[in-house]
Amino acid sequence: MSPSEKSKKLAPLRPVTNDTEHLRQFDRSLPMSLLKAREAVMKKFMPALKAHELTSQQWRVIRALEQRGDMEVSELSDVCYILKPSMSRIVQNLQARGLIERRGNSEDRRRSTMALTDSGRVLFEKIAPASIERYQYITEKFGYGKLELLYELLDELVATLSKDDDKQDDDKS
Amino acid sequence: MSPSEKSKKLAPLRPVTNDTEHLRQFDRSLPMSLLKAREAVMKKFMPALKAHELTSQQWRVIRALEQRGDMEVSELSDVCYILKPSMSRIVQNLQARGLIERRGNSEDRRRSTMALTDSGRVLFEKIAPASIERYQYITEKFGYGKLELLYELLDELVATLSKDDDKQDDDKS
DNA sequence: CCTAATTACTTAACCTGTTAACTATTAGAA
DNA sequence: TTCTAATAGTTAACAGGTTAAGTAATTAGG
Repeated sequence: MSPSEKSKKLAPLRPVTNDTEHLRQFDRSLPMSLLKAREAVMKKFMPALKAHELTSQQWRVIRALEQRGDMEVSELSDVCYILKPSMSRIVQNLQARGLIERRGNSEDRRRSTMALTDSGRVLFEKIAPASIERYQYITEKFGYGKLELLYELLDELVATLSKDDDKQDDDKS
Repeated sequence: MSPSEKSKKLAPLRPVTNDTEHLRQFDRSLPMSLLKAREAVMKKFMPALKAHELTSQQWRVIRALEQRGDMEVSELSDVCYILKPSMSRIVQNLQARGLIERRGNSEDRRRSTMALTDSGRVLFEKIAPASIERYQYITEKFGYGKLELLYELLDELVATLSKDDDKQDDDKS
């Protein structure tokens, strides 16, 4: 599935000249490592989702509506960490499948609130146990302490880097 | 840019019934945390790449060819951790832009080796300094020790989870 | 030698990420 | 009040992730 699965002999690093010596650190790529980890984790959840023709993002939306209750599209977008254009497509898809429904807001006709349908709730109940089980499995195999540490480091990394996004934004304005 | 940027008040968790009490842990999603971290990191590299109309994946390919030398598509796919169908599109794009070139293999005509062109090498030299600088910046801001720890945890997580992929595969066969 | 399986790679179809532009509606200022 | 700016959401266009199917060349078995 993933490219590294049938990983064979990789090309050796070329002998580096003085010129490119400082580039060796390139070999470790943080985005790539994060991506690999994400894929490895998602692979554990995928079977349960694929069995019901759901993507992980669609599942995230259903889960969010189940747990937090009805939400507007923008709110869903924030909560699920999915950009609005993507969310727009996702809710259309889920709505077409009868898993969620849209309720217009008479106060502000730009807004519309999404809600799980009964059928969506049934699907949630069908998938949730396997999802919980998979999560517990990962926690056990990897270790609770390490998992917490990982979460902390990731949060901290995001905090560190987005803090100076703000700084940049301030500079710009 | 990212949905959480203009993060306002999020919907509070609904009061949980006895039934769904065990679902609270859902609120922390490992894939989502990994994605957020990845996006935060990539945002740091994007400006330099976007200035030259490169995506991070395209840059990864160029970097790989510069550092490891000419490679076949499958090898590139492994090294860059990009699936072959994606790689197929990427090399076509880079080739069309004259940044890499394709050399047929006379021994085995299914294979073709990709190589950086002079123009590709020039582009690499133009972008690399900013990329290195960004990486060093992240290392400093986040802390070298924590960064190493993060890499270790990610590698370990992948190892833990893919180890039992194999087990599953064995069971299946 | 000839057919069947494998291998390297491409194409296709679908979904999401990302940026920009666009519509409709509401809020604000002159 | 009317004209402008902001807001909620959608659409469009392009790139990559993912799975499946397809093509061409090579290897292996009979």
